[in-house]
Order: sequence, then C-alpha cells, then structure tokens
Amino acid sequence: MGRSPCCEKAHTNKGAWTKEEDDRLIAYIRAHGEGCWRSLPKAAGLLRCGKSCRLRWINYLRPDLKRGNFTEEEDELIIKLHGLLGNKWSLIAGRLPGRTDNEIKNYWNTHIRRKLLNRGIDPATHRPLNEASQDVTTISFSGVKEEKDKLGNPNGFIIKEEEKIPVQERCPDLNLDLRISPPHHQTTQPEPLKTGGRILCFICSLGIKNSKDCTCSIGSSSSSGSSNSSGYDFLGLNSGLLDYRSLEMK
DNA sequence: AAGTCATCCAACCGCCCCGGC
DNA sequence: TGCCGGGGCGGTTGGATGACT
Repeated sequence: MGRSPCCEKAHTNKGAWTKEEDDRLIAYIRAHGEGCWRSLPKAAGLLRCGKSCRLRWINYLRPDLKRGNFTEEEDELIIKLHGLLGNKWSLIAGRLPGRTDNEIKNYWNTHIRRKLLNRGIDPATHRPLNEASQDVTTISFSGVKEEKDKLGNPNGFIIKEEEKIPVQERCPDLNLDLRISPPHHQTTQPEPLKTGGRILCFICSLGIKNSKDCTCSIGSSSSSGSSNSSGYDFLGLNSGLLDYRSLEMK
C-alpha cells in the first residue's frame, strides 16, 4: 500500500521557515553535523519534516552558499552543462561552487530558457529552433498499437482501458506522436578519441565506469585509470577546463 | 490608488536509488 | 536475495513581489 510517509505530517509545520527555526537548525548542525535527517527535527526541537530540514539547509542555510546574481560565465557554463547532462541539476550544481540544484533549476526556468529562446535556440535540445523539425524520427503510437493488437502486447506494455481509446476520437487536433531526435552534441562533437587503438563510447568518455549503457566495453572492463586521459573534449573535459570526474554527486 | 497580471523562488511532493539487514 | 528505510533528485506548486493598466 505504498510507502509510509517520511514523517508525521499531522504534527509538522509547513511553509516558510521562521528565523527561530533557521537558528535552531543551524545550531544543531553546527553542533552535530549533518546526519540522520529523519531524526534531526526531533533532536533539534523542530516541528518539521526531516526532508524539509535537509532542503532548507542545503538550499538556503549552508555557509558555503554563494548568494546573489549569476554571472555571465555561470550562465554559459550552465547552458553548456545542460546541453551535456540535461536536467541533471544536481550534477550541474556540482560544477558551480556555492550554487544549489534548486537555485540553478529555478534560474534555468526563469532566465536561461528565455535567453536561449531569444537566441533562437531550443532550450530542450540546444538546437536552433528552425532545425527543430529536422533529423527527427517519428514513432507512430497508432502503429505500435496496431502491432501490439496483432502480437498480443509483445513489449509488455500495460495498457489502461482509457488508453485503448483512439486519440483521434477524443481530441482530433492533438498529435500525440512522440519524436526522438539525436542529442545535439552528436552533430558538433569532435571525433571520439581512442585509447590504445580502441574507440570510447560517449558514456566512457564522460568517465562513467561500469555503466550499463556502455557500448564499447572499456568502461566496464576497468581501464586502469586511463579514462581520464581520453574521450571527447566536450567543454574542455580533457584540456583541464573542467574536471569531469568531479561531476559525481555532491 | 486599486486591481490585474507576470515573474521569481522557496518549499513541497512523489518517485527512485542504494545500502543495510 | 528480497525487503525496507533513508536520502537524494527532478518536477511542481503557491505565496510574495514587482510591473503594468
């Protein structure tokens, strides 16, 4: 029957934090450090959910946070990292000292999206808006449905009754065909570098080891630390502009 | 001055992943 | 090996504030 709630919501405060709550949280973490967030509220004398405490600390109270406007350099770095990583805000935040994932996410949605649109760039794909319809593979779900009907749902999809209603009957003007386009960087990134005569896949070029998405088998075969000297030089990963190994979680 | 709309951002929600048992 | 709980993440919401009419 689902998960148990992370806290007893009936006896917790919600909404904006008061100065007193902030002070309590700061004092507790200074004294005891970050630890078990679930038990922290009670120990600190806060009527808050542990998750709420964690969020407040990480996004607002942490002493190493950099407040204030984003610089032009930060803007450009966020754009580049988003092009590489997508909506992996925590990874992006890991490259911007003093910035939080929430802050970057908000900043992206309020400023950078508009900035890119003004430049004529699709913020989702990082491609020119007028190219949006090019290099797109269309997957017709009506076709899939027909195939599933023929083959008895071979992909194991769970089909709700209402989904069996043809879309055109319910909303004739709505085209729900999904489209998949190749990642933007595929068209611009240089030739993949080789290590020991072998070509690295994109996953390995990012320094991600043992990934199930690895297609070259190097990443999963413990390449004895050689991965940091090979791969794409996207964002200057190899030239030292960025240390992509520190893209790991905060 | 008052009402309405747009924007910003802190906070919440629900899901997923991972480690411990 | 499977289950459970805690932590973390991305998406979304809603209140506060400013801009505009």
